[in-house]
Amino acid sequence: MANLSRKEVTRNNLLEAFWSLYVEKPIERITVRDITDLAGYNRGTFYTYFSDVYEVLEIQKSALMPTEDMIIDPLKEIQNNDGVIEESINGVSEYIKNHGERIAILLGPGGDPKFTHELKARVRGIIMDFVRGIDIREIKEYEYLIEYHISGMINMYQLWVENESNITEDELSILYERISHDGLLNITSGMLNDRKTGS
Amino acid sequence: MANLSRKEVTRNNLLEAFWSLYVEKPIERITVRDITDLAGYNRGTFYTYFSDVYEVLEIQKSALMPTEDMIIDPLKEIQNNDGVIEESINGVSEYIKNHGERIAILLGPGGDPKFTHELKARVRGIIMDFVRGIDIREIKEYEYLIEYHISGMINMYQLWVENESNITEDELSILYERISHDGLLNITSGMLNDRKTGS
DNA sequence: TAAAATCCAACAACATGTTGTACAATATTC
DNA sequence: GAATATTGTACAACATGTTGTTGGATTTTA
Repeated sequence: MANLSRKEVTRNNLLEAFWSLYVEKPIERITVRDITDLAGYNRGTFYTYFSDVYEVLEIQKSALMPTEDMIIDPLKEIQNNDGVIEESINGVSEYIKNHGERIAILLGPGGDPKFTHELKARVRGIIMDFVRGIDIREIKEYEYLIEYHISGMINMYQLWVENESNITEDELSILYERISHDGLLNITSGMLNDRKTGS
Repeated sequence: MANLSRKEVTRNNLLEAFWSLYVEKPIERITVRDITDLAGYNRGTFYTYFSDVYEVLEIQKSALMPTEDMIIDPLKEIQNNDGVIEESINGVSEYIKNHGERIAILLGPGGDPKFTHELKARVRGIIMDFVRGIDIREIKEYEYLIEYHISGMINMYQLWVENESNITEDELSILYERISHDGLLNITSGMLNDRKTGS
C-alpha cells in the first residue's frame, strides 16, 4: 500500500476533496470546479477519472457498502444458538461502527437516500435468505419486521452520531438489545416511575 | 376550494408539473424549462412564483409535514389509558396513510433525506415533550428508543408502498402493534416452526 | 547507457446549456 | 379600459463535457 502511482495519488486527492466538500454541503451544490480547485488540479483532469460529480459519490458509496460476508458470517455463527436474529444484528451494528462517521453522513439529512435504501435492502435480503432456511411462518410479514428493526437500528445510530455520542457506545448497544428483545411498550412500562404497568 | 384565481391555477399547475417530474427523476436533473414546458408556460413565468426548483420541493414538503395537532391530539387522548405510546404511534401512522403515495416517495430512495429527518425530529420532539410530562426514567436513553420506533414504522410503511401493498393495510397495522409490543426477538421465537424458543 | 519512440496525466480553450434577471409587448380578467 | 398575468426576448454569469496540445515520464531499441 506504500507506493502509489501518480494516477492513484491524483484520484485519491480528488476523492478526498470531494468528501470534504460533501461533508459541508449537499451534492447538488458541489461543482467539478469546487473539487479540482480544492485538490489543486485543472478542471479537465477531473474528467479523466470520473464522468461527473455523482459518479464520485457512487464510488464512495460502494466503498462503504458491507460485503456479503460481513453480514453472512455472523449469521452462520448463530445457527447453533437460539437467539436467532440478535447476533446477526450486532454484526451489522459492528460494521456500522467501524465505518463510522462517513456512513452516518450518508445516512443523515444531508446524505443519500439511495445509499440508505440499498444498504437496508442488502441486509434485509441476506437476513431473509437466512430466515427462509430456518422454516419460519409468515415469511412475507416477517420481511416487514426485519425492515422495522434494521431501520430502527440504523437510525438510532445516526441519531447517536448527530447527538455527538451523548451516551456511551456500550449504553447504545444495551439499548439495541433491550429494544429488540422487549419491544417499545414493554420497555416504556418498565421505565415509568409512578404508574401501573398496564396491559 | 372551487374558484381559484388565475394566479392560483398557474401556481398549482407548476407545482403539479414539478411533482410529476419529481416522481420520475431526481430533483437535480429537473430544470425550470422541464417544469414550464410540461405545465405549458413560459420559462420566465416560473420565476414570478418561485425563485428556484428547490424552493418548489420545499413547498411540497411543508404541505406534507404533519401539524403539531396531528401528533399532539392523539397523545392527549391516551393520557387516561395505560398503553402510553401505542395510540400516539397509530395517530402518526394514520397521518402517513392519509398523505399516502407522496410521502412514500419523499421517504424512499429517490426522495429527500432532509424531509425524513425533519419529520422524525418533529414527531420525536413532540413525543419527548409528552414523555417528560409523565415522569419517565432515563429520558436521554428513551429518545433513542423513540427514534428506533419512529424509524421502524416509517420505513415499514415505505417498504409496504414499495412492495405494492403485498399485505393488507390491516395486516400492516397488526404488525405495527405486535412489533412495538413484543420486540423482534419474541416475535421471531413465536414464529419458528420446529425449534425451541430459546433463552 | 544513451537515444528514440511512445505514453499519458494535466491543461487551456471551446461549444453548449442552464440560470436568474430585466423589460417591453401581448393576452386575460373583471 | 384598467389592472393583472403571461409571453418573448435578450443578457451576463456560470457549469458542463469535449477536444487537441504539451511536456514529463516510461518503455523500447540499439
